[in-house]
Amino acid sequence: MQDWSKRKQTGEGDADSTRMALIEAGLDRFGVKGYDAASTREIAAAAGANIASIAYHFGGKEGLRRACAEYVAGLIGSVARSVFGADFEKAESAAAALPAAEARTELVNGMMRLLRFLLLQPQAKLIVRFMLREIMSPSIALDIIYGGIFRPVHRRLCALWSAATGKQMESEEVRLAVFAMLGQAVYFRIAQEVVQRRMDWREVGEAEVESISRILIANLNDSLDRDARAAGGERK
Amino acid sequence: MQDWSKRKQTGEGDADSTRMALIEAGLDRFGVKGYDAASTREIAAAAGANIASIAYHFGGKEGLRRACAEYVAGLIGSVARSVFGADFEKAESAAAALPAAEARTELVNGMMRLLRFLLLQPQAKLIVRFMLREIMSPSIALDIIYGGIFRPVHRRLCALWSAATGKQMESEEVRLAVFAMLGQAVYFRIAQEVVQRRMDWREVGEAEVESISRILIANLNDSLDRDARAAGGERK
DNA sequence: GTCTATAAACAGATAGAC
DNA sequence: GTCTATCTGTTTATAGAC
Repeated sequence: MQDWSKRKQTGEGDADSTRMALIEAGLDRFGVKGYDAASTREIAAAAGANIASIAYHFGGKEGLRRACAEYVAGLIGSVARSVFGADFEKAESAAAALPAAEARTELVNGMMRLLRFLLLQPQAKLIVRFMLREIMSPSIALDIIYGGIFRPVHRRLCALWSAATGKQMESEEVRLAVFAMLGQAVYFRIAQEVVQRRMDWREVGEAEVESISRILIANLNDSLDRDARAAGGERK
Repeated sequence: MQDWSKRKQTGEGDADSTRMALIEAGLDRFGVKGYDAASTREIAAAAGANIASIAYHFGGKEGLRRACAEYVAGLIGSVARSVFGADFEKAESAAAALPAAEARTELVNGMMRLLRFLLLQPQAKLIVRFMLREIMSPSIALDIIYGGIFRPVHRRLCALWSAATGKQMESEEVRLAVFAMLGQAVYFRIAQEVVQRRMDWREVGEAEVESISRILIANLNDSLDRDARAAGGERK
């Protein structure tokens, strides 16, 4: 089992490092085995801490779960900021006013950054696993992440899509097209095990991401072209 | 908790119905809570059976897990047959010999049937949840399903893609394009909770599937057009 | 084939020494 | 703040009655 303690084995009295080690170990074990199945003994051992420290720092197992959820929510927020821009929450109107070519470039770049993050960053595995568990058995953490991060990001992408194609911003068609675009990227992370087997890839590195990226960007550009033609036709 | 017994409460001596009730209850509880977290007491209660019956019929909890995996594998197989044709295992060479227009029609129809199954059939929820758990913490069940069903289906789709576009059948590009196509459909099932919130859909019924289908089919046709143009250019 | 009773291992929580 | 020791409840597995 992985060691999340990241510190000397000689009894360290640092409260914050123990807290953090417990959260990271909890995130790992909860993610792999699920909340009920992961034992506090197992988590404490992975963190290099004592069993009683969970009760001391978080009040109990349930408190550690909440702390883990808050940590991931923060992580997802900072990732969204680095992938879709530092101000994605408020950039909707600005995005809608962009020239078509610039909006398209932003969409393509965002897509590439998202794919790179999903497939190359180790954190992504943690986040995706956490999100899948939340989707399979939803808790309040999902509400927080949806309203606070997913919805504003999706709205901004719709604004960009609208600016790039001339289609109406919040139309059903645009919202679904953005989902289809995101779905392709996310799927390659979720189904990575299966993709690797089928592609005979030993690992997914720069070269493999480049291959996937080429297809997804081409698909994105085709979709945008089609919608731009359709919107142009509507105007005539 | 749901009752999977489907039989009278008066002590029934039917071994097969007990077996089946235990498998269905196990599938449900393993799917919702995970293997370790679901207790045999809970499963036996949901099946309307005694705790000891799990040891008797399956040799223990692990045996029940294997029986559930085999049941789902069979279920996925029969679904794949109804969606992608009764003989998908052996139809690869036949698919490769189809005229381009017919191959394209088969791809489009398969995609629509897959989407309809994923979003409209209640079984799909069970299957997808089971597959996600297997992908998050893989067991031998994943090997069985990959080799027995997923790989042959994917190969047949690649053969159809090749016939529809003129691209080389087992090229990296074709295999990835097929993954991207499947990913869009599967994603709408996995992220259904999130999609419903964003679309303000109370449920996903015929009308909603039709909306999604329209986008995905258009994306598929665009991808095929692009690859057909590129393959035509290569030949000159 | 189904049931009750029970064994042996494990869980989370906590009191108290340091 | 960290540790050991222990309490209480729950887990899976199984022996044996019917």
